[in-house]
Amino acid sequence: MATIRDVARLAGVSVATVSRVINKTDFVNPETAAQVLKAIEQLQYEPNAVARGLAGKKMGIIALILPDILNPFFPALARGVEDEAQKKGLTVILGNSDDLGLKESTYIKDLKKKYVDGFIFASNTIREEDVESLRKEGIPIVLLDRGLNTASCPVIRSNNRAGAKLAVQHLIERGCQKIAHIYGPQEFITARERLLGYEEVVGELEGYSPSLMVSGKFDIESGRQGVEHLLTRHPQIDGIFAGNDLMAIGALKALRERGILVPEQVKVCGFDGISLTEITEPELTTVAQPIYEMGGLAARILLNEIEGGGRENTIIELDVALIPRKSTR
Amino acid sequence: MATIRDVARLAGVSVATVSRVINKTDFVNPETAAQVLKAIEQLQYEPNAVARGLAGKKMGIIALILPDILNPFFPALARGVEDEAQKKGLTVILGNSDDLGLKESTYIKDLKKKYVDGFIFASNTIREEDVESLRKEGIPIVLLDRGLNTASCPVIRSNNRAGAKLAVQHLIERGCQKIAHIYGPQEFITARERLLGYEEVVGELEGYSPSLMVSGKFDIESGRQGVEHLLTRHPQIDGIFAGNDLMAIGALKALRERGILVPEQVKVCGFDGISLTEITEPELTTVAQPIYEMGGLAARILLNEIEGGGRENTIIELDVALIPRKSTR
DNA sequence: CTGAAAGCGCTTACAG
DNA sequence: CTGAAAGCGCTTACAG
Repeated sequence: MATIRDVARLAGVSVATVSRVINKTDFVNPETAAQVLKAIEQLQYEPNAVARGLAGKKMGIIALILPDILNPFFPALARGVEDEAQKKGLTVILGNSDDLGLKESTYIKDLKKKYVDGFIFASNTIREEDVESLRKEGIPIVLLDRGLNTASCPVIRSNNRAGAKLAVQHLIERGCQKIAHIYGPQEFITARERLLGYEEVVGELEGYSPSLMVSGKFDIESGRQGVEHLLTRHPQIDGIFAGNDLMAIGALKALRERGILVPEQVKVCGFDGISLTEITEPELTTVAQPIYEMGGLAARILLNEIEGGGRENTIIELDVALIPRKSTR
Repeated sequence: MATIRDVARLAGVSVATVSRVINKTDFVNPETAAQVLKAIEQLQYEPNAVARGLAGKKMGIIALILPDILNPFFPALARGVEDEAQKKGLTVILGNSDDLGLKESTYIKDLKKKYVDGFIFASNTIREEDVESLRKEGIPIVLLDRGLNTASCPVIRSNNRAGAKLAVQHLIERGCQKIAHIYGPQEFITARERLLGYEEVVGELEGYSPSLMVSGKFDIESGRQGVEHLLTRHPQIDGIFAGNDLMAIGALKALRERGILVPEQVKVCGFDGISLTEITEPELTTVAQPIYEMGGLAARILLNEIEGGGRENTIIELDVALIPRKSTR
C-alpha cells in the first residue's frame, strides 16, 4: 500500500502538503493541490487510519456498550447507531455488558487504549465515576435511559411515564376495571417511570390496590410468574400492563396455559414495541419506543461532539406511541 | 497516561527492555524484569494499543460482517463471536452488509486501513475477489455458510441437508402425507442444501410433485405468501417444511388467518432454532443450528490464525438437532 | 541479557 | 503558500 511519502514524492511536494490537501486543513495552491490529487489517484493512496489515529488520538471508531444483543430490544438500537456512524465513515465496536458494571469498566479501559472516539452506553449499570473519568479526558459519551442525577453528558430516552399512562388509559377505554402491573427492576429508571405512570392513572380507579403490582425482571419468564402471582391474589383482574414487551409475552403464555382468553377475559399491553409483539397470538398491543431512531439520535449527538460541535448536556425525551392490537381488542 | 518511556525512566532501563517484559518476547534478567514490573505497577501503565497497532499492523480488533443484526438469527452469532473474542482481549467491530456486496467491499477497505486483525463474514454475498485480496495481504478470514468453490479459507456451517432430512422425516413420522416446502433464495447455499435434503426424502413419497415447492425470501412475509400459493395449488397439504424459522412463522400466520389448524390439519416445521420459535402459538418445531457455538467457533479459528497458529482451510459442518414442539404434535 | 536507533505512517506547530 | 522536523507511543532487528 502506498504511503503519504510515496504520494509526496510522486507529486514533488512535502508530506505536510499532502496531509493538508487530504484533510483540507490549510490553504494549498490549487495547482499543487491538483498535482497531489493526481498522485493520490495514481497510487490509489488511502491514508492509514492507525497512523492517523496515533497522531490525532482518534481512531474513527465509536463504542456501543449495551447489556445484551440477545435481548430483542437492542438489535434495532445497534442498527440505528451503525447506520448513522457509517454515514460519517466511522465504525462501531459492539460490547455486551450483561449489565455488569465490571464489564463496562473493562470495556472503557480497553477501548480508551484503542483511542475510540466516543462511547454510547445503553446500559443501566454504568458507574458515575466511569462517566466522570471519560469526561475528564475529553472523550465524548452519550447515555441511554439513565437517571438525571448526572447532568454531565447527553441522555436520551423515551417518555416512559407518558407511555405508561397511554397504556393504562387505553386499557381503561377498552373497559378494563381491574388493571394490574408487572413492573421491571426498580434500579432501572425506565421501570420506575413506567410504574409511576401506571400508579398515576390507576390510583384514581375504584378498588385499586397496591397489591395489583408485582415485580418482574424484564424477561419472558418473570412475566409468566408475575401473572401467576397476580391470579392468586386477584383472580378478577381484567387488564395487565406489563413493564416491557418480554414480560407481556410471558404474561400471554401464562394466561393461555390457564385457559384464560386474551383479550376476552384479560387484556394485555406491553411496552417497547419490539418486533416480537407482531408474532404472538394474539398480537400484542404495546407502547412503541422509536428504538432505531434513538440509536440514530444517540450516534448523531455523539458524532457532533466528536467533530467538535460542542456538547449539550440535555436530556432528550422522545415520544412514544401506543400501537393497539388484538391483545386489547 | 504514562508511556513506555516513563516506565523505562523510572525503572532505569531502556524502552526496549520494557517492551520485552510486557510482551514476553525475549529473555530478560529476572531482577530487571521485577524493576520494570514495579514501575509499571507504580505508574499504572497500560500500553497504548494504537501505537502498538501501528508498529505491529494489528489493532486487536476483529470485524464481524453480517447481513443485518435485525434478523433474529444474527444476535446469537454476534454474541458467540464477542464472548470468544473478549476472552482473548480482542474487541469486535460489527458491520451490517444488507447482503450488498458493495457494502462489504467498503467495510473491507475501511477496516484494512484500521489494521483489523481478521474478518468473519456471515454473509452470502462476499465476493471471491475480496476474499482473495485479504488472503494475499495475510489477513485471516473465516466464512460462515459459504459455498465450497473457494477453499482458500475456513468455512463454518451447519449440516443443512441432513437437517432438512430430519425435518421431513419428522413430518412423515407424525403422519404427514403431502409435505410442501417453502425454500429460501437459491443463491444461498444454505437454502439450496435444505431444498436438496427435502427432495431427497420426499421424492420417494407417493403423490409427490415438484409443485409442492414454492420460493420464499427467508422472511416472515414471504412465508405467508408461500402458504397462500401452496393452498391454491394443493389444498390437501398436511405438512410444511419451511426453509427457515421466519418463513415458518409467516406460514403459521397465514394458516391461522385461513382458519386452518396447526398441528391438527397441517403440521409445520422450521429451520434455524431462533428464539422466536418459542413464542409463537403453537410453538414451532424447528431444526436448531448451534448458532451461538458457530459464532464462538468462527472466532476461535480466526483467533488461532491471528495468533500465528496456522490456517486450516477446512469446511466444518456442525450438527443440527430437531426440536419437536407443538406445531407438529 | 540489554541499549541505541530506525521504523510504523501520519499530523502539526514553527519557520520562512 | 510550503517544507523540515518533531512527535504520537510502540516494536524490532542489530550490536555488543
